[in-house]
Amino acid sequence: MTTRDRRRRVTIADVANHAQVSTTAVSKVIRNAYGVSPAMRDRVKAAIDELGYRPHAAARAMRGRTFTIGVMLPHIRNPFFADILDGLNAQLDDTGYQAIMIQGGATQKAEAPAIDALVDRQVDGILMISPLAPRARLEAVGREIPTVVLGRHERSAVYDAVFDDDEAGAELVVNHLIGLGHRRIAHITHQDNSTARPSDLLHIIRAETYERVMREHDLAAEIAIATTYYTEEGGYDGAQQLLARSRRPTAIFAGADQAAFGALAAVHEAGLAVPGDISIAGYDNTRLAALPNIAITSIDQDGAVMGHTAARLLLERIEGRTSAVRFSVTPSLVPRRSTAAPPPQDG
Amino acid sequence: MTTRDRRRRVTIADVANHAQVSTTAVSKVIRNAYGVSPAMRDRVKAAIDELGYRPHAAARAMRGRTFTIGVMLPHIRNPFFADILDGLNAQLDDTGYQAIMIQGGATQKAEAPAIDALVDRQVDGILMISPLAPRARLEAVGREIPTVVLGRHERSAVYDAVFDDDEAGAELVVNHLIGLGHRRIAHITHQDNSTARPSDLLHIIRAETYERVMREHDLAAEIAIATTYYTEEGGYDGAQQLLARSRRPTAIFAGADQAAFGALAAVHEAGLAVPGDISIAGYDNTRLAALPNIAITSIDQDGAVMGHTAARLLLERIEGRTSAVRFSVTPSLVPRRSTAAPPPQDG
DNA sequence: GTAGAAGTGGGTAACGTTATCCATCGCCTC
DNA sequence: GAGGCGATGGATAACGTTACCCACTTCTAC
Repeated sequence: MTTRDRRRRVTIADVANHAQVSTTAVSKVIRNAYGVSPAMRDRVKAAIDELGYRPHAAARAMRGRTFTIGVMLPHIRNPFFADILDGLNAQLDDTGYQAIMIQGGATQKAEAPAIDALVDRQVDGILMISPLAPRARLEAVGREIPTVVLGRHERSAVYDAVFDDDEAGAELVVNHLIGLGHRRIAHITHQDNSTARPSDLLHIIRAETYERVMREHDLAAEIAIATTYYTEEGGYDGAQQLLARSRRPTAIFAGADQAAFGALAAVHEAGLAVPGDISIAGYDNTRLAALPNIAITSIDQDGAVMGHTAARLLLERIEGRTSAVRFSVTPSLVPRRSTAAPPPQDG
Repeated sequence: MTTRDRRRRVTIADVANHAQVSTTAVSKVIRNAYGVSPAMRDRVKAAIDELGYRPHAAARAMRGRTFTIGVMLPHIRNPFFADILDGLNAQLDDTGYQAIMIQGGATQKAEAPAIDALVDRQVDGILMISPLAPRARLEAVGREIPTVVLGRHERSAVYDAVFDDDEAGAELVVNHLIGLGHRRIAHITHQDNSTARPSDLLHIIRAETYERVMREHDLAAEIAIATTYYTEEGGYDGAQQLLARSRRPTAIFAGADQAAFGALAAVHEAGLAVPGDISIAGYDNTRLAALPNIAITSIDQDGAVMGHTAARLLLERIEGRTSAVRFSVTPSLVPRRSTAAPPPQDG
């Protein structure tokens, strides 16, 4: 049996022909719509199976739903996003919805077309993970398509927010380090070119909380921030900057595990021991942070719960909910071997 | 200015009206099609800018292209895929094509609907990263849509293949360990339920090469394979199995860095030192393998080159190439601190 | 027994775009 | 000056699906 190149797809009309009913009837069966008898349903379903029919998503997009959830994430390299995705996909399983992902990148300029791409592809719902776009843009998207924003704290009437209580998390870290006896605690934060309101962005919240807690403990003079990126390279560069200071810190709080990994590398390279000379703490409690060789103290925010909640909220919105919801997870400290009391002479 | 809910998208007809031309003319300008004067082009472009028009991808899909490349990847947690994606996206930049990703998961059963989802969304090209699907299925997809398969070795007339020379890579690792003096070298491989021809799957090739090289060095009696998964958990479990053997291995070759990370954890937990008691090697040379705390000997296969080549091949196919291409990258060994001579009594 | 309701099936017009024609206008050539 | 040709712009029919209606039948209630 030679297959002819690019044979035509099986369409709803083929199914209708084969089952000797109207295309309308077939469409109704597919959508579980009202107005089909059980007999009709069985008949059409049989025809669908026989012909191996699958709805053409692009055609559906013209009139109805695409059964697609679009996920915009900055970059797939961050393993924390994998946790979120797992939660999302688990919740979407068996709903008929499929999640597609698109990378937004590190700049607003790169992110904008990625968001457009999802909108243009007519997804039924959008999950934006730590977007850089200004709030007005998110609201514009949210007005057009059900939207959930993950990782930003702002209130909006048109989209839902899922986030971690970053203030509580950062507080946990800094208090943990101070409790161990550290005074010269430095912070590595993330540089963005976002035009969002700073207080809505998680890295700003973490950094500001760090500063606030330091001040509250009369450590304002010890505040030291390296502004690089929440990436391995960023953590590496940031730690190098901090280590080069005349008053070397005894502890580094990296705003994300990824950055903490890089910081770890830089500290080692400088010939210093962790936690003997310098303590290091991260954020996100990614699985790698738990590896015995790394064993970085971190903040756990349940990514799976965040992802699964985001999916649930999206489905609710698709079903018609219009009120806005904010969902926040409470972080917890996971102490590991990377943090300990500072060396005696520095205490 | 109160915005009305869900206002209508700007369509090609709106642009045509605004520019006082036909929709056909607008379409031609968008597609850079033949038959438009420079004056017409400018006029239409001005209207497009003024109205902020963007083509509706779903509508385009009904007739022409979607300017979308679909990427199926097993799971985003594997950082090696991030390298591939970086290469792909860099190549796609400024071509007007957007890459969307979808997770295929760890089983054929989960992967099938993911592949369907891309086909149904009418993407212009598909990149499948280490798919589990049987070859016939890949060919069926390839006949319908330009396809590149990354990570499998099979020859096909309808799709292109991009892969690493896994045989050479595995040989490098095993020879490296033997050269250090190891004899009891174990391997951690990946379990799949794929119905693909085994010799086409990279983990099978790595495992078989391991066995072959062992036999070639008269070490057939020392062959020990743990079949778990190319994940952190898999590496952890696999290493535990191997450590529990009466004849404990002095070296473990994990088929992927992810698994090597888990193996590292298991070895540490067992109170053994790396490389003092046991050497560990991985595969993929992910960035994390280079972290000083991990420093795992690994095999470098240039993911960025693979991704960028995959993109190039897809674009060529979309432009009409029908001949099949195979592209293979040559791997290289990156020795790090995790491998050394075996302890004296075990040599 | 009849009016109305409920249940069931189908016809049809969109949705936004593009491919395929077709028509017109200059201009060139002999 | 007629014939032809390239350049340009537009009309129109799809693409596969669904929402909205309408028509018909069979119940139910009085």
